[in-house]
Amino acid sequence: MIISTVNVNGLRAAARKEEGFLRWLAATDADVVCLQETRAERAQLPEEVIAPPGWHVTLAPARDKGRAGVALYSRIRPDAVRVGFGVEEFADAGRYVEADVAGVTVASLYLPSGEVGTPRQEEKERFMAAFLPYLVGLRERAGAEGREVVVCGDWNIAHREADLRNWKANTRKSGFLPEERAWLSRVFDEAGYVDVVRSLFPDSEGPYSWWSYRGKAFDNDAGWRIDYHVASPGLAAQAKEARVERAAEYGLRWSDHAPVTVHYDV
Amino acid sequence: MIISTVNVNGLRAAARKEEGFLRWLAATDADVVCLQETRAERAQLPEEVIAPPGWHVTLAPARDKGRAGVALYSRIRPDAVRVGFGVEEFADAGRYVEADVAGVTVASLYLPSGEVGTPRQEEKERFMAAFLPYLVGLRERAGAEGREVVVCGDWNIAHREADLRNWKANTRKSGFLPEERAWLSRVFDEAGYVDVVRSLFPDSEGPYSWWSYRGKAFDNDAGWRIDYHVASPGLAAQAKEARVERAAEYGLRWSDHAPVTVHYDV
DNA sequence: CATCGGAGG
DNA sequence: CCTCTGATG
Repeated sequence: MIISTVNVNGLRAAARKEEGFLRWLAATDADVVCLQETRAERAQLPEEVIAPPGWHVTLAPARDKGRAGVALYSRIRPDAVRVGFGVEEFADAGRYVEADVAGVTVASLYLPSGEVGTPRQEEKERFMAAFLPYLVGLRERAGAEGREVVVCGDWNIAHREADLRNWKANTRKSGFLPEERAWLSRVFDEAGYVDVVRSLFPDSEGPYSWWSYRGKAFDNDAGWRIDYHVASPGLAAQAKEARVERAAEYGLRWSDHAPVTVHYDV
Repeated sequence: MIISTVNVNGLRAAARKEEGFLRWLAATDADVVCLQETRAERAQLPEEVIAPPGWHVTLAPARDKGRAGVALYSRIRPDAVRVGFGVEEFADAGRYVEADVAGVTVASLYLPSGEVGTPRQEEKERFMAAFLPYLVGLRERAGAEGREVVVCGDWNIAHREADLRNWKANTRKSGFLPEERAWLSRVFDEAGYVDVVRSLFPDSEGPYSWWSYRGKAFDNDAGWRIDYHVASPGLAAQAKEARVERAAEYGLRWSDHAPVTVHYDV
């Protein structure tokens, strides 16, 4: 099973572009694609996007127009789809959807992005506090049933110094705060998940998956690795290959994030 | 003296376009150009726009960012420039500027656009009520000094049935309300001004100078004549030629209005 | 169906 | 520096 995740920064804009999302979708070898920041309701999207031939599409837009929104594209029909993770505040926030596909639970997560000293950082903290227990329970249920799990998406946290280009300048910035990094450590150490891409690239800088549109961040590869495959150990052990589909090598840039694609031997 | 007037619908956007305002300005034979809806402050505009070689530029932006704004471009240095027409409410509204150029007072007017049943229609009415006395005084002063006057711009009123394509459907719409048309009649009959383009095209439909961006209004020539040269009779008598520079014949469309250009033998 | 501002990122 | 709203036209 090949799974890809990408924050599209507006699905309408991404699909409008000549060498954009639709071209990428037509060319990808992925079986399941997790999207974040779709920023659109079903009615705002063209037919090619909501019903591309060969794909089963699940949209989980946000309550607020033009905000957040996640989606799942699967070549195999999911056995079940669940929106949200049982916490009222984030039930309709367009931040979490999961599907059971061929015995694997695949989730698309868009964790709030935060800004230090603003209510958006508090929202991010509330999300993290609420989501960790859910992840623990998800793993326990999956383990009990012999099912594998992977939570793909934009976690909006770089875990370690190797996960962003200029870590020193960002130690007080949302996305690389000590408490955020510690929280992500708990996802791995306490909840028992594996950072799949890091496990395949243990000694690399990056590979980054997001570059600010500001300045020459992309040209200078001044990026962040904030898009993850966070998998149960059994699934992570089956990951044989991972790549970040950086624009230069995969056609034009149609988002500020690049797809993160992993081949699992399941 | 050749005078042209055009509502640019955002001077930044108009100047950004390849075949846009700057190309048009470089090609025009006009001596004076009146702009409306510049929607920008000086600091937001590039050098080529605020200081094109050979032009003296007067900007009269609005208090509110991104709203209204008028400007005058003149090849001859104006002897004097006056912003506003002495009424407090509209002093900084970016709706009126006049300049004395080679003995002629040329004004750029952007009359509020209004919408029936909203405060914006009331603002339009207040503007009309305040502006008519000013026009009367302007004519009187000019007449006493043997000076000619022309108030160019977007008056946001079609005067007669021949001045818009679908007049029947618009009798209750702002821009063709009986009271607005009557007010414009008073500008001509009481204040003693002449509708220059109509005087040169007495029996034509149009020529229209604005087409909505909505639908196929432009392709179907479903336009309105709301951009006028409103001149003192002495100057109007010298008008020898008028044209609306409709996009198709003058390069690509860079605004929803087209320049209205008149050759005066002065 | 454009332009612009401002929020969000 | 992008993508979205919503006001304005």
